[in-house]
Amino acid sequence: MLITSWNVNSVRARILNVLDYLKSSNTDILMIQEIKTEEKNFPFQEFKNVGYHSYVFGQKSYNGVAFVSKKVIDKIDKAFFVDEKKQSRIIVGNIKNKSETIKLVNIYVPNGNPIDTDKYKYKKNWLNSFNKKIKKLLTVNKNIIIGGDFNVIPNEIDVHDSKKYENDALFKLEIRKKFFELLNLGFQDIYRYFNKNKQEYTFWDYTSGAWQKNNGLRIDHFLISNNLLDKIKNVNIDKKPRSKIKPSDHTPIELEII
DNA sequence: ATGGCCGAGATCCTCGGA
Repeated sequence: MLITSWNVNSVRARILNVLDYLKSSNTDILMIQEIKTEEKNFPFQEFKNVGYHSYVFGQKSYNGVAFVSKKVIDKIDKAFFVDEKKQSRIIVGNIKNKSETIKLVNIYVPNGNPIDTDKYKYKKNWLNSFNKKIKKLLTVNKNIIIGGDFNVIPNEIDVHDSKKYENDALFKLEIRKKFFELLNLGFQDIYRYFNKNKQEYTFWDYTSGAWQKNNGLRIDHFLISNNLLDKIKNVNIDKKPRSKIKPSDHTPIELEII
């Protein structure tokens, strides 16, 4: 089974690229972020036409997350915890893999810039609430996959120029600590688990020729609960979608489960 | 040495993203 996470930066502006990706990857479950639309304007039909169900937690203009899936996803939860700003940033559901049930968590963590503002506090609070809730979930469910746009650069290796990002909300030590805290609950950053020294990115800014210069960031992640580790066959960052016409600024990360 | 983009939604600009 193939599961993909991708921040598409507007599902309506990106519909052709997303359909292209579904066709070429044949992924089973696509977790998307920043759909930038309300549920009523989501392209359900376009996905249905190619064999995918959609489960949508939308918002007008900003944010929004969804599952686009060949398989049925049960127990959809759009209120995993209380978001102080009532933004649509997390959707959770259950999938079956053989006889096992896996809790799938699709997140779009707040950006948090600039750091001297309320936006930064919101990011910290959001991560605190999220970690607390995951800790609780782990006591009743050992099979958890968290995927999405974390807006966290875990380490120096995950950014083209770490010096530039010292005071950025994506790389502030205080924020990275929240990410490590989450890992310490019993997860692996599965890309890094399989690739100890590899330097790959999932995001390249639209400005400054960042893509051409490979000035990227690794901020889209899959976290796998330790109980599921031996089921993960592979993880891959697919750079092709970032090279296409009218791309998202992020590219998909793919997870292969046996 | 600096800054260069893009999408949504409402106007001909602002906000938000990272």
